[in-house]
Amino acid sequence: MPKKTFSSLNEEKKNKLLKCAKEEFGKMLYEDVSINKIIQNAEISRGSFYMYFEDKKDLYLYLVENYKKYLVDAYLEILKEIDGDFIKAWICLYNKLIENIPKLENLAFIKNIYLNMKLSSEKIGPLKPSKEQRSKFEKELLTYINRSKYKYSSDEDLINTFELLMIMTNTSLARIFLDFDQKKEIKKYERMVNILSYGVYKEEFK
Amino acid sequence: MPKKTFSSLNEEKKNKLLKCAKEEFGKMLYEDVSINKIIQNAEISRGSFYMYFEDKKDLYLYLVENYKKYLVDAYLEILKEIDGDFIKAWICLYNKLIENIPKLENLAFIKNIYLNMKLSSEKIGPLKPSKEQRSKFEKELLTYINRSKYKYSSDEDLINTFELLMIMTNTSLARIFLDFDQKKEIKKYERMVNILSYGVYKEEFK
DNA sequence: GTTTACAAATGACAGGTTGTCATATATAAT
DNA sequence: ATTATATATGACAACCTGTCATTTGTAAAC
Repeated sequence: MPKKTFSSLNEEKKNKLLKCAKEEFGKMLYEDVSINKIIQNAEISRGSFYMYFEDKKDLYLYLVENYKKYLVDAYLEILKEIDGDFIKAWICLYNKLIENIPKLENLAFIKNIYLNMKLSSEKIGPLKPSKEQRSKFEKELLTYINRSKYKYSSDEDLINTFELLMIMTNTSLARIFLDFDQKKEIKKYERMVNILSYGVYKEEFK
Repeated sequence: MPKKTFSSLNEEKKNKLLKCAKEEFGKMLYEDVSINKIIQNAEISRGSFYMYFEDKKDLYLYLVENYKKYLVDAYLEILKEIDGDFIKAWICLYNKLIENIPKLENLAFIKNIYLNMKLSSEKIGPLKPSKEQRSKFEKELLTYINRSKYKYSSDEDLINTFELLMIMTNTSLARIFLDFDQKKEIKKYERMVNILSYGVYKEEFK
């Protein structure tokens, strides 16, 4: 989390720093970005940077936070629109995100968010809401989901399935950003969601 | 890939370097590991290191490669034993890996493999076999799978479902290594595999 | 056995990085 | 006008990486 010195900065200076940071994080992967370049471009002193942020990770997570929020909002919006089918909502969000790719002005940065994303997303670059946000988000999610459609409707199952879909979506988006064949990848994604929807096994015993 | 100078090194020197490297990669996350520490402990000169490997990534991927191979072999082994149910095979492998955790002497290193793993696993620290290995592995996989059990049995569907299960498994393992409640996490994993197995929706229209 | 060719090891070096801290400069409060 | 507090600065120590001219080792040819 940025230090309070940063929040009390005037908007202009704040935005300049954030813009320069996004530019750098868009140019190369997280590990290769240097704070030096950022402060140089943003024309602030070394000391000031450490007045504002703990370190590189602190800055990066702050930048990613905004995108996370955007996704969360977009997802819930769609979920409401399509009567609480939380699986369809993922497909819609996925398609919307892909549609928007050419329009993004910060494309390079968004792309690298996905390429930096770890499987253990708690550590760095998570799209998963942070723990505090999470329970709030989950609550909201659970009220919008229309449970009548699903075999299993416990809160736990729904949340877990939701998470699985999130991983599937992020993985597929990461691949698209890695210049995989986009059309193929989209087909694959939809096919996989379909398989998750209706199951893999023929018979229902176990 | 290590350079040929490395391969033609005597076993003792080779192993010392690899051991020291694993130690460092076990102590901290990929991005924080320094080549300096490794060569210092392994008592080789800076120049020699760059004679053996391209850079840090080159060394790391080489180390991970071994674990990948182990996993691939273990999976296929299990798959054969349980008559080609490739889903059950994942559950078995998962349980086997968790069982073995306390026995691992290179636990810290394995743990960090999972924590370093990216969603876009092509770039770094992939458990997915590399492209060349892949087709070979996929061929073998497809011959062992008993297709009669599944609704969908095209090669494509099977491979994609396989990949999805791999991501699920790795994610769950990463969480366990992140000190999530192990018992809870195992239950969750099994539940999710079950949901994938039999589907989410009640009715089969679309 | 000596010379020649090639392969491997070395560490100093240039040029980069980060985080800190004493100092200077604002801004607010008395 | 003076004091107190918050913010900005850049030099600094301590690291890092990748390279390269040079030394050392080894094998082949004479």
